[in-house]
Amino acid sequence: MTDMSTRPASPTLDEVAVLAGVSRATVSRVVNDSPRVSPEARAAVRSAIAELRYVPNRMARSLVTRRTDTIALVLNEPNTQVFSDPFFASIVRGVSATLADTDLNLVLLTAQDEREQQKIGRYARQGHVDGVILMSVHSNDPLPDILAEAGVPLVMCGRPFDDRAVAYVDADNRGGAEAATAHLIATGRNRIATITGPLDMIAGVDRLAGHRAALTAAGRQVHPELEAEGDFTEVGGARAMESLLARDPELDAVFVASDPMAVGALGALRAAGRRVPQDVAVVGFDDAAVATRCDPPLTTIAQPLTDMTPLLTELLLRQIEGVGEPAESRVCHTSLVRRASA
Amino acid sequence: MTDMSTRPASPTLDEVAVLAGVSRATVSRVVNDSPRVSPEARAAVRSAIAELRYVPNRMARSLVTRRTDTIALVLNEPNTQVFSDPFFASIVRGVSATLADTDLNLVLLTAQDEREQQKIGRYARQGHVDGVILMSVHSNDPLPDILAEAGVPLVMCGRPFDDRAVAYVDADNRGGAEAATAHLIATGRNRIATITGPLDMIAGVDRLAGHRAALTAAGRQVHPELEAEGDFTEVGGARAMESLLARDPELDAVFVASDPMAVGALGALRAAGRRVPQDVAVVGFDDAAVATRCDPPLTTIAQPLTDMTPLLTELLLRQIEGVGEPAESRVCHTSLVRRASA
DNA sequence: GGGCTGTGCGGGAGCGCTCTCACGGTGCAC
DNA sequence: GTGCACCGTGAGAGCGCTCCCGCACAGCCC
Repeated sequence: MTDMSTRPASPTLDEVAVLAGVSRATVSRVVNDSPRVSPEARAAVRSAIAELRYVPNRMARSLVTRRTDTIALVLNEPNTQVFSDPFFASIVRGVSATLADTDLNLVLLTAQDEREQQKIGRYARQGHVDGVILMSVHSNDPLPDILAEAGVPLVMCGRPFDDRAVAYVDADNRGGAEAATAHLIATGRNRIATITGPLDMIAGVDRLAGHRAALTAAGRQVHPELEAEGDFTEVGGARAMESLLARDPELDAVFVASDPMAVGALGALRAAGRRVPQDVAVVGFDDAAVATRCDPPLTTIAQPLTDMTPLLTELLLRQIEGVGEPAESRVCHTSLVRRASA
Repeated sequence: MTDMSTRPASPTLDEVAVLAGVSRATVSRVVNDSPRVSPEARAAVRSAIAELRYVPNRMARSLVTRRTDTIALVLNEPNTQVFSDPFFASIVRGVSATLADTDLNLVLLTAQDEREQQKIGRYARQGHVDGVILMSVHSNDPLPDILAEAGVPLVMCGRPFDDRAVAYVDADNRGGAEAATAHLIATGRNRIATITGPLDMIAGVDRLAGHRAALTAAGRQVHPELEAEGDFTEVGGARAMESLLARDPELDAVFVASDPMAVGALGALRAAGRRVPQDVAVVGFDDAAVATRCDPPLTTIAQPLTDMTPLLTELLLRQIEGVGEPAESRVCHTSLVRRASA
């Protein structure tokens, strides 16, 4: 009443019902595509809706259905740099596309710090969303607990740290990394370094584990001075490469745990006068678009994103529909893509 | 009732009221921090809330208040590459930070195509959000119309194409570009090219206009063959630079309408054997983090992001609060940042 | 023709919350 | 002592929707 003047008061079901000469219930049936409506009633309602430009009020609907038809993709990343990681962009795009021809909405939520994480937790608990896809989980992340406790359906993109009962979709990071380093070994490299991801992220940990496993399997030793921690950014990759070269100028190969970091490493190697792949072979991880564009094009481990994103939404939807089924998880295979850098 | 078993039925205001021995209204007052509650009642309610782990149902609240306390940041971009533009990341981070100590929530909505834009339009009209900040508007974008018509408070990041009555915050793109090219002229450059942004975006159009204005003001001629359209991405910048060099190998300066494109241009120039700034001077636009990291560091036009993001939210909030005040807009000053590239 | 099933439709309760209004109680001025 | 303002509180209406239930009517079988 008070703000009739400021905003066009949107018409309600009742008004549509009056105009169409039917009851509220019938309008509701038409709006929700119920089959038990006569063609005449349906037509009358349709034209009334068009005339009044009726748009259902989702809050009112949600209040009774306990559904909001929106799911949240939570991007949990303090480092803005990482926010522009092509991997994220791909996931967002993929999930969005998967949802495009459903009537589900997708919202992105970002958290830079603990305070914002708490805010997101509250947002989810208050019933704004039907479920959550959680990306970029760090080891000290409170969100999985908050959401699990609140009973919000949840799928994590990436294996959780502890082996908790939560649904997740992940690439076979360990296997991929193992294949990468095995490839370097098979092509005759001797001093194989690695630039890891952040070790408070499971992808960082698993890729390092895979790298070490490949060395061990080949009877090589694991040298701590040939391991440098990166942060999945290009700058971080360059810094890590410099530090590695300083520690062992004789290294002849490096497995880099993400393509953006590998691009940074390529730059650092060039700056240090090393030729790739002649002097130093480089293998990346992700098979991001940048891997084909850089010089030389990057040999890398492909993540099956086209499998992962539909799976992510599928597992979440199943959890939303399902009546307390146990959370299901999936690990997707990775594959070596050979280009010029190794 | 039906899903008592599947999800923990969250407690309602009534249950809290019963436990605290007060009425629903009093609980509501406590929850909403109304001052007119006795300390005893407040304490009783607080402890009942804690005991029951009560979380207010936002849908029910929104139904009566007509407020959702969430605003949407719409990222309207078909090109995934652009999605990872540092400029976007900065805006998202800035708006998010501005909102951090309010009780407003921020959701990001992305649209890759017209279908998704319509979906976002529907989402906003259905009352999910109190207002919208619209980024990356292209000339044929339906969203401003959809939202304006629905009466959803709206602030655009960037001037609208037609001079419609919509609030916006923009950098002085024209002035910035003019300063950039004026700087190239002042430092003795003769054949000054430009790599423009997409010309279906106002930032692209305005920066080109500023560039041309500077040439004209200095009595120079505008040469169409010295203008190449980019897409605000690094790859696009590199391609445009190559095409420019092919058209006029003698060019000695280039104003590039965004830093990521300028980085691409730098790469193309290096590949073509040109030294920067000796052979070709380069000025970028944005003053993104990458401008300080590239080789050579980029002379560029700084956008006052620290001014723009608070302004964006401020204008939107004023519109949400305000009773039909005319939409206000702001243009923020840009400044030349001199580094090594020009 | 009586009983039955099925179909289209409307009445009405109720989702969880806010907010207006009215009420009793207290404190103060006259 | 009366009048008045004011404060804390509760009852109740209602936000716009869904969905259960029951009614009227048609069509069918025996």
